Amino acid sequence: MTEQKTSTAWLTGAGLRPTRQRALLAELLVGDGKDRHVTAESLFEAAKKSGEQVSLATVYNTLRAFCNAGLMHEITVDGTKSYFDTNTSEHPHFFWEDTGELTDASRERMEIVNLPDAPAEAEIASVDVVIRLRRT
Amino acid sequence: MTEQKTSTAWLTGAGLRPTRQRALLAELLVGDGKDRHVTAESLFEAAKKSGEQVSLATVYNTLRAFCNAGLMHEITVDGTKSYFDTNTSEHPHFFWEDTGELTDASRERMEIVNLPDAPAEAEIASVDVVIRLRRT
DNA sequence: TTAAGTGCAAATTATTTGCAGTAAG
DNA sequence: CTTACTGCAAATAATTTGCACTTAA
Repeated sequence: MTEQKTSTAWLTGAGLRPTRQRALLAELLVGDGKDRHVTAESLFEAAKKSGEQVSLATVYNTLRAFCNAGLMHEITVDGTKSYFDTNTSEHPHFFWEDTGELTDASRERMEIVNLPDAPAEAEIASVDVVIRLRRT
Repeated sequence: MTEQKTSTAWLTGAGLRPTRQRALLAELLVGDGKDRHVTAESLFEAAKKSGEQVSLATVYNTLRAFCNAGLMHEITVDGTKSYFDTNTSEHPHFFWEDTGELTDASRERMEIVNLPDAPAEAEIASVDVVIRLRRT
């Protein structure tokens, strides 16, 4: 129930109504405090496995709502699907080319030296680093 | 005609048959020696503007063929569409969030320090760096 | 001549949307 | 109560594919 409270607070703290389906998804995403990388489909599967019922459209809409509220970040690596990360700080990712899995590469203290300056009339919104991995 | 020859050599050098439509697309892509970033749609538009006729499906198939032959690189930034780069060396890109335009950020000598090591049983295939720009 | 390439139109895949019904404040 | 949320099913959008036809070698 501590967990229940935490994930509900995660929702309300961002001004989102804690509906039954959002509470479920939030619990699956941040219930244990670990960072998580999901696709709409993978989260939908996890929800189904939990027994509760949510529609796929709602999973999509909810992930989008979480992103808009700043609770998650969308990551583009694959072209065919979107990934969503519960860790909203800027950090590099590993993308496993064979399985399509996305994981954090954040523990190291990576740094980019001589990052190109933003062109005039523009500023850097974010820097995405994706390390593509090939299983050996 | 030097240009014509060059883009044809670009094709044959990779073992691709220089058909009329491929020669046209190759010419649009590498005819002037400059690096280019296109989407299937943008290249299709450019082809139409040139007067010659090519189908959109062929543009898609051709871009895929060029990638498989190692002549171009596919870049994923947007989620909704694929970008193709004639510069196949690893280099960072600017992604203009407002226009969806992709440009090179390669002139600077950027470097990544302390790049996370690849996990065991994996090796790094490539490192993608995308600098997202917001117009000021 | 013959295997590779092309062009439609139909199929796929990921995602969004309209709208009627449901539930949270 | 009343406005946001949910869930379908239909709509979109980018890309791929099946297959008859064409063309480079």
